[in-house]
Amino acid sequence: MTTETSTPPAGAAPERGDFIREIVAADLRDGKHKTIVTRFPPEPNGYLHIGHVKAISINFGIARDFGGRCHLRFDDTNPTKEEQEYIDHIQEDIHWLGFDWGGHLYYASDYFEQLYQWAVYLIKAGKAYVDDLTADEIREHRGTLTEPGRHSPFRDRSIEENLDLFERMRAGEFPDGARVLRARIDMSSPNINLRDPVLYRILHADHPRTGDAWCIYPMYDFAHGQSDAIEGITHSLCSLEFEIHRPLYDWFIENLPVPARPRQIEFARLNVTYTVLSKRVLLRLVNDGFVRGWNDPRMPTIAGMRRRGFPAEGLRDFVAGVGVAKADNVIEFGQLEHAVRDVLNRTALRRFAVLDPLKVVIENYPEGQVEEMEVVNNPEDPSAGTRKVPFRRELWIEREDFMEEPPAKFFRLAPGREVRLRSAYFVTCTRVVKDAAGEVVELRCTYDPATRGGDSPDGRKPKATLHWISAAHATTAEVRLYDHLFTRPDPGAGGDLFADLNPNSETVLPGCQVEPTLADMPAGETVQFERLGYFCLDSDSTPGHPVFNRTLTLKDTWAKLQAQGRQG
RNA sequence: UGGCGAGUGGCCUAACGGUAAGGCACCUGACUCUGGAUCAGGGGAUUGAAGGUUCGAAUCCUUCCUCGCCAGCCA
Repeated sequence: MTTETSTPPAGAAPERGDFIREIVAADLRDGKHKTIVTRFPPEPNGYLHIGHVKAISINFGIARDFGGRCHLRFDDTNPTKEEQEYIDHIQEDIHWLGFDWGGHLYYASDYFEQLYQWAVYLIKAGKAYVDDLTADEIREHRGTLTEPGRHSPFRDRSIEENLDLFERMRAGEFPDGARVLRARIDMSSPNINLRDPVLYRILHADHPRTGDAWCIYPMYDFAHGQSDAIEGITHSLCSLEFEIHRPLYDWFIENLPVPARPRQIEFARLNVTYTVLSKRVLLRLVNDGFVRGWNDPRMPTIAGMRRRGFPAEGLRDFVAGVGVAKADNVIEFGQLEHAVRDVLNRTALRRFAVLDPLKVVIENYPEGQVEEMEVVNNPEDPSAGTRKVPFRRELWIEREDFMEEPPAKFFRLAPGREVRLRSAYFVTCTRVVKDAAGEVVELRCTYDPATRGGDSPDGRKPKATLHWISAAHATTAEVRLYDHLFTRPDPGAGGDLFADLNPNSETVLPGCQVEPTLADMPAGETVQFERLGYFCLDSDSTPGHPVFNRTLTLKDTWAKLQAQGRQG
């Protein structure tokens, strides 16, 4: 091989990246591979979550950066847990995230016949045997972490008998659990994975891809490495828990006539505070109705975060920002929020919406008059232009933007105080109207006609600017506020994970007042409700009943001050 | 107690024997028609511990400590 052919393609990533990229770069530089091939291998037994976003970004990202390719391969070796629905949604989620496998879509089940032949190959070599022990007996024979295992009484069957039995397993002669095929390696290995691991089990179950063609299925350990070899995967990048399995994968590769030798490199999986990333748990949250589905906006799934309004770019930025290493880690949720806000601040259109409306009547504003105020769509992006927002005598403002007896650092509206209504006028509160219960129901204000547009000729600068909406022009909407699904940063650490579920993870506000155009907002777009946060239209919306999800709040200095005040 | 892996400010990550860097978070200040954004500045690490090698160690060696993973016919 010449130096030229071993040189990474133009645009290849710098060699000083994370430790995996350094290995890949070195392999390319040394000519070990001309091009690299990675793979993302999900089991279709649930939806993809933020942890998978990291795995996807690593596998697809490295392939892209080094001019190689990344396969999507479903590891569908357990038909009792896998479903077509998951296969479909996983593909949709990866595409939405912004990655593509370019036609390289595979299934471990594509290789079932080859895998079977390789199992026969091992039997013929005296390296695999059919075991009649029950699952419990196999467990007993396996030994413990500190004691070696014992040989199964069936370990020394003849090759002929093993061949016959394995064939009859495939033919469906035996019920589930009656027999398994095991590798014949070392029952006293300190690595338990090498103590004659099960290769095949009998499962009379319909497979989403192969239907009833098979009633024996390979274990993941027997399928994964060989599938990589078949596809010519050069770098098999996976999480740390498979590190201990690597000697077994290597054993298969060495003892089977496979066409290639993939190299497995492990990295630490992602953990996020206040979040659980266990498909088992997520499945239970869905099945037991703790959430409304895999795409519930509170779920850490790609589908959930998408519905919540997190942009794909924010998710990609987030995992890029946390890096790739081998040390266990727990990323603060705030880091995810930062990545999402960073994207949204640049891209989200600004809109007015009032979550908890308080009526304001501007007494000196002409009854029946309407003015179209010009409002900037995104101060971070002039090309987003402006829009017209109608202004009238009766408005809604946010209830929490008014205090009858304001504390020292409260800058917003109060009796006798002047504030700016964004892009409109300065108004001063002249009177507070209360109901019989003493509840504030309306504010009477005056406005200064000279401040049209939001600036005063005399240079007055109110300390606060409020968002507002014309009562006559507003559309009523439901807004759903979200908080962490779990109340503690380390859910389950107290012993009972489900006791840590946050009963207030969702708050529904039925009577919000929003700009009318928001009801026709395109799906998948997230906007900023000025001063409140980022929001997107939810799929639960119906004509005449728009529903918004709060994606995230804006950073809120005032809320922080209030929280500190409460504590001390 | 067996094997494998990992320990760097509150949370991540970098440093490839040459004197601890960056992001998030936090705290100031400036600016601001979003208490947002932006800008400027700041505090905070005897690199798990103890020895050793070296002119020099987060990096190399030794011992110890702590944490994670492995005893599915799950992946």
